[in-house]
Order: sequence, then structure tokens, then C-alpha cells
Amino acid sequence: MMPRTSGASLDLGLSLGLGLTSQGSLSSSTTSPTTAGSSSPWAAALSSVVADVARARDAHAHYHAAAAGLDLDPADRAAMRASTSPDSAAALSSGASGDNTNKRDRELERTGSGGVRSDEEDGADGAGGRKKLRLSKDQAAVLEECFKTHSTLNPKQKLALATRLGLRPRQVEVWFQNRRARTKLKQTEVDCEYLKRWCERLADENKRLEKELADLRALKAAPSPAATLTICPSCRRVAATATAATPTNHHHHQQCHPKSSSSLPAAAAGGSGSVVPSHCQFFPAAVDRTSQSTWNTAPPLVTRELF
DNA sequence: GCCTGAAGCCGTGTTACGTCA
DNA sequence: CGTGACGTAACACGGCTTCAG
Repeated sequence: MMPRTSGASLDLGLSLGLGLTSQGSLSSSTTSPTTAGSSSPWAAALSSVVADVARARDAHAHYHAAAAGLDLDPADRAAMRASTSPDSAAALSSGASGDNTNKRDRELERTGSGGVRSDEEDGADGAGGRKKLRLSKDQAAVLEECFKTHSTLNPKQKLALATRLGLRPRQVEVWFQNRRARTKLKQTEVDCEYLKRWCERLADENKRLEKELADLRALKAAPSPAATLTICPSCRRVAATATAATPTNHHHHQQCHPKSSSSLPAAAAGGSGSVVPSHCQFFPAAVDRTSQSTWNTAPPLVTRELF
């Protein structure tokens, strides 16, 4: 099943071009002087994304208003509450000092017993349970695009992003933590699948080799003294069960390598001309890996288009 | 230079909530 | 309408790094 929110964020038709759009402002959050004066690629990306999202916001909101028949969807309403709440400023100030707070203070902020909570006005959390704020599609889109630029945030970036989105810095921090976790989980799944297929291929190859070994042993035990083992230098398989000069041997070689000479080195046998480790030969995907890096040193990251 | 405690960040696992089929 | 599955925000906890004293 496709992730609903992330999929929707991609459906916003966001332009990923950086640095070309003017400074945009999302909802009622104030423009951050931190990012306004910044010329870093991250800030440029943030500005661009926010501008694009702001342009898409109206159409998006109207779409949902039409779909709901009367109003914005709950996520957007929640986002509106969050972004227009006076807590935005309070959250900003708390976030600004949050970097200097100790763990106990952060704990208080987390539990809401002493900190500022943007949802405390909702009155729905009287039982003391945590209230889950659903990020709006716009907010998620901005966070997503920023994540593509940097998967981690420094305090300045976190604060700027929180200010723009009308969220608490802690919320931005949590979102990035969860996002990194999801990315890693996805990558783990991909790697797992990769290794599984590789293992299956190796098992098949192992079966084949075992059978080949059995054949060799049988051949060795054969009474005929003229029997000679010939292994194809290219494919490393037993070429024949008779002498090297027999037509059978040539037949094999002609079949496998019609244009190759008998003295052809094994390395030159690949049809593509590239030399790959033997295990890569029966696992095509590994060829791509070997052309870039080794398996152990640099496993490929899950490309962002997966999300 | 080494040690130590505080502070902050991050990864990992878990919980709880919202949404959808 | 009730329910289970799923996605995800929020939380808890421990490890690591940095820095001041």
C-alpha cells in the first residue's frame, strides 16, 4: 500500500528547482530572518519548497473543500490551528531556548507537564494522554523536500523550519528522526530482499557445482585411462568426459564460445567484455554494484523515488 | 594532557493515535 | 457502525560527541 501522506505530497506537483523562486511564506508563520539572510543550499531549497507549496496550497485546500463538501480536511484544520496559534511564537521562543535547556526541561516539554504544547487548546487531551497532531500535506511536503536536501538538521535549520511551518522545533526534530528511521527501514528491506535473491542464486549455483563435482568423481573413478578432465577456461565447467582432443570437447567450446580461441583467458570470456567476480555472473544486479563499488563498502541507498 | 559531568543529538524500539478498507 | 491493518507522531532510553571546568 502506498503511503497516503507521502504520496499525496508528491501529487502536489512541486517543483524541485532550487533557488529560482522568490521567498515564499506558508500560512501565517513569520518569515525567518535566519533563512531569509542565508545563502546556503539548504536555505535555498527551503525557500523554494515553501514558495511552491504556498502556490499549491490554495488549489489543494479548495480541492479538499470540494471533496469534503464543506470544509478543509482535519489535517489541514489541525495545521491551521497549529500555524495560526499564538503558540507558534511561544514555540519559537521555547525552541530558541530549547537548545540550552537540559534534559529535564526537555522531558517536561515532551510530556507537556511544563512545556508549551501547541495542541493544549484543543481540550481533547484532558485525560492526560498524548495528542497526536497530524501534519498537513503542505507541512509534510516541505519537510520531505528539506529531508531530501539534508537528512539531518542543525539547530538553526530546525528552528527556521519550525518557524516556517508553525511547528515546535521538537516536532521538526521528531519528524526528521522518524523519517530517518523509515528510510533506514526501507533500505533494510531492500537489502534483505537483495540478499535473499543472492542467496537463492548461490544455492542454485552450489547445487550445480555439487552435481558437477559428482560427475567429476564419477569420471575419475571410471575405468577408461583415456578419460581426461577438461574444464572450459571461460565458464569453468567440465567440457567433456573424454580426452581433450575428442570432438565432444570442441563441440562444447564451439557451442559456448564460437569465436574464441582455445587459449582465451577466462577473463576475456564475458560477452560484455567486463570482468566480474564469479558470484556476480549469476546475480545480474551485482554487476551493477561491482561497477560502482563493492558490496560491503557502499551498499546502495534506497533512492528517494521509492518514497 | 587527562578526567568528569553536563548538554545535545541521534538511533532504536515502543506506544498511541488517526485513517482507511 | 465496528474492527483490524497500516502509517506515523510522539515518546523513552541508551550511546556517542562536544565542551567547559
